[in-house]
Amino acid sequence: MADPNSTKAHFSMAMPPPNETGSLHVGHALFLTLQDILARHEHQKGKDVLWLPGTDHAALATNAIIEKRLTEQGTDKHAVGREEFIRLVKEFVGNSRESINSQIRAMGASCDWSRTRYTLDEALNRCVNEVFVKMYNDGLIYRGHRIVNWDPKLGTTVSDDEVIYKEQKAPFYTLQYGPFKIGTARPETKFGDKYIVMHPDDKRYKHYKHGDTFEADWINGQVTATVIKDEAVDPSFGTGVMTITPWHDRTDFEIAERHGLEKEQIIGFDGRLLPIAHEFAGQTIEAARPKIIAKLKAKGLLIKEAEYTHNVALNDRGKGVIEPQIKLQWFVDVNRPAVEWKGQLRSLREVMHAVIEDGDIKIMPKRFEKVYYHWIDNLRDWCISRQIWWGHQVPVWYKQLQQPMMGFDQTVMNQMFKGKTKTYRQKDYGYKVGDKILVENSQTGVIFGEITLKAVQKTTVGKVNLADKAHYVTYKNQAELIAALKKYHPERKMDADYPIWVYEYDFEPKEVEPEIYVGVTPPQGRGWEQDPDTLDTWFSSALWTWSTLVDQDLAKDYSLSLEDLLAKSVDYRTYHPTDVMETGWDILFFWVARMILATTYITGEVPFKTVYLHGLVRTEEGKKMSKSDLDSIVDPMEIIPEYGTDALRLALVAGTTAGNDQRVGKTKILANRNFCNKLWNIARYIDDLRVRPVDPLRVVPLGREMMPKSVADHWILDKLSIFAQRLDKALAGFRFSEAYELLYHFVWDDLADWYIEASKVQPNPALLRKVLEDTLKLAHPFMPFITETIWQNLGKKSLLAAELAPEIIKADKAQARQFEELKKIITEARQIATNVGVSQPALLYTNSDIIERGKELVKRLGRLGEVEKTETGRGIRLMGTKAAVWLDIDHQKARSYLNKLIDQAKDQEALIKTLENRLANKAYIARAPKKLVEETKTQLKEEESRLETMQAELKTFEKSLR
RNA sequence: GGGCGCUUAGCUCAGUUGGCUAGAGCACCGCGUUUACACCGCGGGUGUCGGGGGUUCGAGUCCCUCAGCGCCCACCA
Repeated sequence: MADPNSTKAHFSMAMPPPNETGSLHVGHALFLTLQDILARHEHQKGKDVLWLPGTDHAALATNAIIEKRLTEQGTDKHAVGREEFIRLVKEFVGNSRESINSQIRAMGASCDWSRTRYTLDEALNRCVNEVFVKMYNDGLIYRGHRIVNWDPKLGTTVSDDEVIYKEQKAPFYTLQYGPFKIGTARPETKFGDKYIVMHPDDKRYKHYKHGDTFEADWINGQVTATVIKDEAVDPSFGTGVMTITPWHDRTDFEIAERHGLEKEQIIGFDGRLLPIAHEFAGQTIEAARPKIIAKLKAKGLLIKEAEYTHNVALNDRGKGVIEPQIKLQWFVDVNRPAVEWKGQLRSLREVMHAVIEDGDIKIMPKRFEKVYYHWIDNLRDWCISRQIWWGHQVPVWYKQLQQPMMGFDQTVMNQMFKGKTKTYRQKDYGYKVGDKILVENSQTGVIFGEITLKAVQKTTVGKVNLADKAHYVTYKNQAELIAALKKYHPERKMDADYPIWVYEYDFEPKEVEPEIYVGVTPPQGRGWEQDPDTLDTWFSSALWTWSTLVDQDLAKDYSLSLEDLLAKSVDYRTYHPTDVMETGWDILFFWVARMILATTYITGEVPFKTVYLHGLVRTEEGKKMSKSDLDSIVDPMEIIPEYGTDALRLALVAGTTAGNDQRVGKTKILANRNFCNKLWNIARYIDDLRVRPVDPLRVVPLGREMMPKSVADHWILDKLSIFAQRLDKALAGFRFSEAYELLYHFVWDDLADWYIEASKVQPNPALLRKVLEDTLKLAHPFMPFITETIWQNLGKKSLLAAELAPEIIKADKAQARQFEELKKIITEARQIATNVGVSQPALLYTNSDIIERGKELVKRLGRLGEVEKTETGRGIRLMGTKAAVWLDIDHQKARSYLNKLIDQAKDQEALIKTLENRLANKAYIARAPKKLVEETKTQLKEEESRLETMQAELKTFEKSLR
């Protein structure tokens, strides 16, 4: 558990919060492993470590599940009401947070569970509100009509980053529009088109002037079209002219804004065509499109039909087709210079850019800095309001000065009120002639006009004017009217007693803004209604590094300002900015960038100093793991019982490099299970020495005595200390894979294959044990379970997890080098024996103290018959050592070895040639570092002497074969 | 359309600011049960470091260019 009062240096890291309803997948397993390694390693370095865990409320996903359930039950969220809806969500979420947390524990995550946070915690919610209010007051959050990405399927807006594009083949139609030919893939948006746009420099259309008008026969009759010249049009595409649909296309919207053109809604928020589409009104796009085309064809307006591929915009979550719409929403202004940063007033964009540019935050790998800049350069205002109910509700309240009495769709009204006096059928609101009634946009709640009633009467027979003169529905009774209305408004619920009242009125457009209150807590007084929308999940996630460090109890005191609250929160003061943010590159924009945005703005400091981005875990075949292909998934919860958590952790660390995807499958996990087993057996062997000494006569008593004695002892200590240093360096540079390899090779090659084998000749159990303990400590961050178990089996009373980095006994380098020499001799002896096919040959040497002292070692590890000192050599000369050493093998028996020797000599000659050339190069002598040149010279001498030995040996060999 | 990567052994990939004869794991082959481990030991590598050009004393590493593959962003009516 982290201790902010500790005098130790502090290290802090926020865990990316998994969705509370999710279950642990291999991606979680990866980040938990990497972060856990960092946390444990930093702890071992003697730091006070805070690794803060938490879960996310997963707004959109959870909300969608409940909405789907309601739909299946034949109802919807508006019918059940907000309170009941939230209750249903909570019931569904249940204790799933417990479940994900226990899975995080199963991965061995050493996070601080006493500080677990949840994005909807009261304190966190307060932070969200505080940030919203501050940004609103600074003009960084505004409400406005902007074109947004609307998902009719989920009934909400989504941010630009949540939109994905999928390539699709679609028919592309060329239509006749007055004198022009225009292309479109979306004929269903064309009903309201009354502008034709072309590039000002397009010579083909130079005789048309901006503002010219002409009559065109269009889908539903004559329209008056206006010529607009705008540079957004690409003259080389198609005919170089296009009509525009500003309500449903961003580019068109921008053109319309530039020239002050009218914008009309064609498609409703339910994804169905509006009355402007006449007979197609109420139909879905898919249903209407072929019929529209048929109508165009019948009118002779369809010129050509071709197929082309284009990108269709989808909501990343739920995969609903995105329909751009103009909607009154809340936005974060990223361009307004309202952020005080390093003594300058800058925009959010500029600050986000600056913190990376100035090096306040380091992104690993570095190349993602470019990706990040590129994203910032293209960044538009961030739409933060969502039409879902599960999440942080927008902390804004409205009060109408006069309560609106009628709800209409603004577009419908605009279409209907061509003249001023109209009739309309509605419910009986009890209005009387002369009443003035405010009219609000039923989607946005904004009042846009006022009507004065001239006549009110109840009717049973008449005609319903549906949006335009062409569409009257005659009815004789209530039932017929309802049937007619339903056809055009299938979304409306109309029961049998739907009243039929006819109002005649004057319409007066009138903008009446409601009184607005933006605050952390609800306003006092009556008549206030909170904005029904919730905030984008990423808005709250953006505060994660510091909102989790706010004192939970102090946060209940609303008399404190946010500044005071932060100042008084000990954890925040101690652990913020956090040191490392470790997460996937796929949420660099969603999350990392937004944490930078919100945190620099609110706290004046960066949220973290280093961002380490890991890649995607792919299948062994390199494919994305997908829920639709269950076999492709590596499920941690299946792997852990079968292979162990440590094996999974190691498999995930092996080969993971910053920013790169990696492949993980059974073979990799198996290999690492074997590694765990290896360490286990090493420990078992060493521990067994306590009770069953290798050689009772030469046993060194266990205890205080653990000094290095043999050359092997010095060698392993030297290796251990080099390993520890490199490990530290690798982890400091976030080179996880390299750290893993260092561990793997030290344990398997150095410790198991050499030192333990050597110790069978000259055992030093006390040192063996010390080396084992040090190794366990160094291995612990990677494989906490098995190392802890071994540690406990060794009879330790304390936890290995609580131990600091080992203090490694200093080795005598000279003695370590002697062992290295013996190792070379042993290896070469083995190679020759295997190559020649002779088992247990004798080894002869003329004069070597090293071999003299290491006789037994060489004999055993080299699998030799005898190791003898002789006057003159005999048999095959070893080349890898300066000492004069032979394997006593008859040349006749070793014929096959001659070729190998010849090859070796050739390689040696080539090497010498390379070195000679290098030294013959005057520029090399002059410009390369002196040290390097000296090294080359020394090496050349050595290599030359070795070649001499080789050639001599070769001669002898050939001679004896003759 | 704009941008970012990747291309190194049969497969998967390391290779930190250019510097010793380019490495590892897996797979594969041969030998082997020596009292930790067959989930083991020992031995086994002739790679045009994608092609071409350049900078440099020196390039897998830096620059240019071409090719193939992958990803991100924008989006064309």
